[in-house]
Amino acid sequence: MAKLTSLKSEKRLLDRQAADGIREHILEGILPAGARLLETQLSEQLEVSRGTVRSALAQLAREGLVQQVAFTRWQVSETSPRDAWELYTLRAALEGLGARLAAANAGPVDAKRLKATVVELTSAVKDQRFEDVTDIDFRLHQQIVEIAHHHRLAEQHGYIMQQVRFHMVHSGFLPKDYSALVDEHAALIGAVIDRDADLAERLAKSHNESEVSALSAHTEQVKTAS
Amino acid sequence: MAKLTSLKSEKRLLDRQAADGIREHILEGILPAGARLLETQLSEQLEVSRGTVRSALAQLAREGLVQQVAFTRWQVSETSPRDAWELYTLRAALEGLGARLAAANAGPVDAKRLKATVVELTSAVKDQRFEDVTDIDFRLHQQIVEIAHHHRLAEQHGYIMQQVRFHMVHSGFLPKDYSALVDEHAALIGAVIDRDADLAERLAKSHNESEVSALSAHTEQVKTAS
DNA sequence: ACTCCGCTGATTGCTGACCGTCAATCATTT
DNA sequence: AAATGATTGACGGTCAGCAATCAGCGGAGT
Repeated sequence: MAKLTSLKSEKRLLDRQAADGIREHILEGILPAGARLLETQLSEQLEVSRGTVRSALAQLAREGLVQQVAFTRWQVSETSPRDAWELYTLRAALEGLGARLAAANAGPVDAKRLKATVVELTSAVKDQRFEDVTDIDFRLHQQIVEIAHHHRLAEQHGYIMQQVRFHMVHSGFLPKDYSALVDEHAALIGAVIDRDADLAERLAKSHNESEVSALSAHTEQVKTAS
Repeated sequence: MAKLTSLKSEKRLLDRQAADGIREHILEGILPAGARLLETQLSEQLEVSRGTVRSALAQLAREGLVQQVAFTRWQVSETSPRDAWELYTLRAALEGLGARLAAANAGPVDAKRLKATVVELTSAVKDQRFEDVTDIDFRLHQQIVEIAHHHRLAEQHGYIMQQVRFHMVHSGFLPKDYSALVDEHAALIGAVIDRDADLAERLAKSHNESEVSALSAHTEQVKTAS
């Protein structure tokens, strides 16, 4: 008998679907930071009721993409350098734990998957497909966290990464030194595969630190340019 | 003229108030793990509409205290040893970061506050007021995180601590070695006040590890006893 | 006895209309 | 010009009701 995929997984609740739609727009940058969101307008566009939109917005607020000003308005979150600092410090802590755990229980299948993704990353950098690079980068970190088998960690990490993506889109930040980026990832994955938990944790943290310093340099540059 | 306190600070949105009420019951242990929650019943008891109850339950679900089974039921979350492990590992990572940051920017005012709380803790242990001990313990860790001045960290830490409390209530877990508990906290606070970030981070993590080992010993004991 | 099937009741998911409340803006008054 | 009052636009919450879904039960067939 052929393996059947669960039909149930396809069926998402309507408010989740609405949240997906809005989230998509925010992460694509179509809805800029600080943009006002009107419940009635969204309910018309998405063809759902106002209550459903409210539920979706509440979900997005919890994810940090949207802010609620009571009795007045919903708006897309603003991003400040302070937010970037929060995101990267928190991300470092979470990925440090994730890398440690992943190294502790990485099997041969996991190792193969990780290696394949590193190859993808390397070739994308080589071919200068820079949009793909960030996607693969995100996927690689997500894979590490998955291997940690830690449900709450995965959830929190997902939310943080969403906000990181959001911040990257709105600040126009792109990594500069791609060869260093590949090297860092390769080293991290190597530590995970070698099941060296201490090293994996250290590398995950230092990787984030190098990103945050590059980012702060970038915002500094933008500031002086204006 | 007498000083008037702001009325506004009292005014919480109705769905938040409803969530507070339900959360209280869950954390007090009045609603046991796995207990079913009926929307209509809650709306009658809380004297709010069903929509408001739904909003409150959705919040609690995001906090991890309640689970939603689509089209079927709401129920208080079940807790497993796996959950405990997740909570304590994640808590260790978050508090490690918190302690590091707190040590980096602890001022004399912060130091005074922390010392006062440690004194409270010490005397509560001495007087064997064990319910107070856990409360003060939670407050102490919360204070450290506050000093870190990291909004997202504080939020996540709050949610995790809520779940820790929930798990403690439902597993009947109490710390065993109170003198060691006081010593560990005193050492941690000392490191923060001395602004020794590395030491503070290490102590915060090891403190959590000692708790999780005590906890697993406890659940093991319960298992063999049954 | 066992399995499968469909029915039924119960509960959640979602909608639309409705009203009160609040914040912001504008007009009025002094 | 500043304080006061009125208007407006949007959110917060309620209600009645229908649709979608699921758990459980009992009957038909094997």
